[in-house]
Amino acid sequence: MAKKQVYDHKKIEKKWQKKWEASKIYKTDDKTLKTGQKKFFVLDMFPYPSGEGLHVGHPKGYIATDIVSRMKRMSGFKVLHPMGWDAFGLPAEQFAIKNKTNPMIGVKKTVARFKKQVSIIGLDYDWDREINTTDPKYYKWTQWAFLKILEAGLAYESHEPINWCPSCKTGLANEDVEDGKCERCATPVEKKPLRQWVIKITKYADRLLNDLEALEWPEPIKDAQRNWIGRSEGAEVTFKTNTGVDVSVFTTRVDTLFGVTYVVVAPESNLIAEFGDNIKNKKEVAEFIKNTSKISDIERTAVDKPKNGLKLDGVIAINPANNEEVPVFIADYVLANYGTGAVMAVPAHDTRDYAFAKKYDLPIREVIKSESEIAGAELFVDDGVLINSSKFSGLTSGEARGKIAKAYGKLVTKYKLRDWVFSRQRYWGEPIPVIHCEKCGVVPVPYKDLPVVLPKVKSYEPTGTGESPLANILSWVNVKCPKCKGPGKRETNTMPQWAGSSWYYLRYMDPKNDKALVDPKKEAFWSPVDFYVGGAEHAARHLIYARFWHKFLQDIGVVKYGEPFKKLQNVGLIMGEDGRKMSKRYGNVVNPDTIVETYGADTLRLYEMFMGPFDQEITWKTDNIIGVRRFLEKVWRMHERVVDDTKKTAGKKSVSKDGEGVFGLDNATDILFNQTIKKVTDDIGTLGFNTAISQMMILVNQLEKVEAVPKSVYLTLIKLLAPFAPHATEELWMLFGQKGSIHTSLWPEYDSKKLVLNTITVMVQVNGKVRDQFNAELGISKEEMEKLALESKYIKENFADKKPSRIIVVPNKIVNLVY
RNA sequence: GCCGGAGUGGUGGAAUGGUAGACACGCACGACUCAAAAUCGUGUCUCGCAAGGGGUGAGGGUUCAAGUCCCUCCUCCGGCACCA
Repeated sequence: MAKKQVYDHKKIEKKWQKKWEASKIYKTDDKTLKTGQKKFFVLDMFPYPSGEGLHVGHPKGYIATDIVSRMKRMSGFKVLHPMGWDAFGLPAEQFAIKNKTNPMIGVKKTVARFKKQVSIIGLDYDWDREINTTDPKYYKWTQWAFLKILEAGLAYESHEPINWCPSCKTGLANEDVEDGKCERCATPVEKKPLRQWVIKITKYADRLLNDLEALEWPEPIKDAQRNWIGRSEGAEVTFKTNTGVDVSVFTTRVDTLFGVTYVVVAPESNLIAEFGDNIKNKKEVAEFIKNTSKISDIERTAVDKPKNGLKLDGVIAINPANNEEVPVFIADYVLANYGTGAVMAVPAHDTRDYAFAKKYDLPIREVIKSESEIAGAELFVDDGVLINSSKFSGLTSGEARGKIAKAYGKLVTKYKLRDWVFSRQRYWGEPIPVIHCEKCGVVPVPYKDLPVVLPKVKSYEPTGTGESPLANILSWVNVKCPKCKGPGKRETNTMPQWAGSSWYYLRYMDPKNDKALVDPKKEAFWSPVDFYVGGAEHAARHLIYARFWHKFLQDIGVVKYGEPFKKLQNVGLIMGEDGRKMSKRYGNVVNPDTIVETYGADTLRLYEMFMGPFDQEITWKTDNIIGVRRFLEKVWRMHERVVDDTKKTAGKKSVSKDGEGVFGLDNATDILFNQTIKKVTDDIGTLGFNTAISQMMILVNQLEKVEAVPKSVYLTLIKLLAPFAPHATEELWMLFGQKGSIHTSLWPEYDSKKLVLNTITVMVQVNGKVRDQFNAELGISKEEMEKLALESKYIKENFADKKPSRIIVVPNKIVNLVY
């Protein structure tokens, strides 16, 4: 029996954190990577180390991956569980502007602080693999990948108007705009024509969509991505015009082609210029276009906004289906950057066209009839049967779509996904490694000259002119063209924050490699990430960009698999006690340091996992922490009642014995013990941490009733608990003189013959309601169960003279008598 | 508007279609104590003294049996949104 020891979390936790660090027990050794060896790559979405520090919500995901990683390690897997920093981006830049210091310094400070806060929680990261996206040795490979993308013809310069945040003074990708506002600062986004680098992510739309199928991701995330990619099947139909310029329209309802009463083009469309002098009311048209461009996207896309338009006098389009002449409008409800930027309007069968037609008093022609014959309404948007459609009349919408498309146009697929606007007019990002030469045009920086290091500047302020602050450092900007050696200028735009995070998981496999992005052997061993944990807010950005980047790397042979993250799990947010998001602004922030100080890291870890389902948003309640702390103390104190059952010594007896002179658990407790091993093992696999912990609580409560706890049982219990509470269990492990660390010991196995009690309780139901019960031996026959049910007290007293019309017997569980 | 997800005690939450409320917080009472804290024990969905009845957002349905499956709603949360 071990000596009495007091549970002093402060002493224990500091002590073991130091020891683990010194002995590097969590280091992932990759000197021997054998194919076929069991591996597990568990990854957290790496954080942006902000100056604000952590609140208790941040480590929730890290604790979960830590538990999984520890359990996998104990189960004989080679585990990779790394951490790093996604440190480019606005907050560090703003810090730099305010303090007039290089952002690198601010980043160093915040990383150090962040790391300290994380380390007191006792996470098992292999810090030898720490990465930082702002390290030139790292972004060398971000730039390398960009050059490969450029080489493959997937990056291009564009002058199309893009989303511009007037406050951040930079262009934004479509993904960075929320509700027409800048995702960072909530300033309404404007459209601004600006030279920018764009990546053809749309070329991968199909693969990004189809490959979702095989991923073990939460369905809502997959749906969000499907939604974002927005594949839609339709037809393209060309309307000839009297101007000689053709107008192509995209429609998903080509079955309504005979109902077209006008055509609409987007105000930004090039078609307007192409029509030229054919437009008789040019002045008004120019005016209209000017007014439309002035209003922001939020106003323009507001729900129920009245649709504004203007007829292009002098332009007539011809419906290829019936050669009818229809007027052409420009209107703000048609978007230039979707489909063809022009639509055929069928007011009888489209809500928007209907509203527009009503407003401008345009004809409405019915060509689809409801199959269920309720009709009568002027507007009918569902599929039905064609009428007034010449030889196609009588067909259903579905039949007609293929036939009409074939006759007058072609079937096409369109996506909502836009190409990725990849340049930012800011300082703190990876320089885009190209040189502009008057003679040779865009020339990539030779691979041997990578990385293009971000130079130091005096002012980090964005210029607002559409140029990055880098443009002012002439000594950096002016270089020789690598091709013709003539005068050239460096690209001064930088990459978006999403660049560095699009491939970082690969770097963890081989963090110090200077010769390649990743060693193919290491990549082959570790890929894909087995388990990825992070916030759901990345559904339509990071997770799309990373999948795209990965697929590109696959295409050029850098990686083997087509998808980076096999299994994904979202962390549910921890809300403040007032039910709002934890934020300094609301004064509801709980700091993990103070919780660790008062209750200990093990308690914090247990609490965050016990709060509720892992992926669910949940409210923090400091008052509730005491429950898991009590549990931990019970486990701790239990060590005083442990008897060595490994030797047959006399001493304290357990309440019941399994055999002569051998201390053991009574049958019921033994079964509970085996059930617990199974449940904890299974639940960690499915992230059911809350139920895993409650199962251990049930076992501990039961063992409280036992006079003496066998040592083998106790050691198993603390092994099960070790991933959750690594410090206390390590101390107890040592207290019992066990060799090595508990965290490198073998994960317990259960005895599958000891999962069910021999004695069962059978419920007697009448018409599905529980009325009585009886005990029986496990494996009792159906006939016997039926007989015992009919003999039960309740049935005898209430249904003695009646015969049930039906009897349902669920083996070992229930007899339901139907009267 | 479209696409997802969720509604269970005072609270956080458990429940392969098969005993609803495990586990935990809180609360009440009791034990220990001069006393308090800590700890332990008992109770705690609801109506009822009890026997018994009712009960998982609302209403229908399927089933021997529904928190769980289906339909129609309501509320909340997340994503997308004049996407043709």
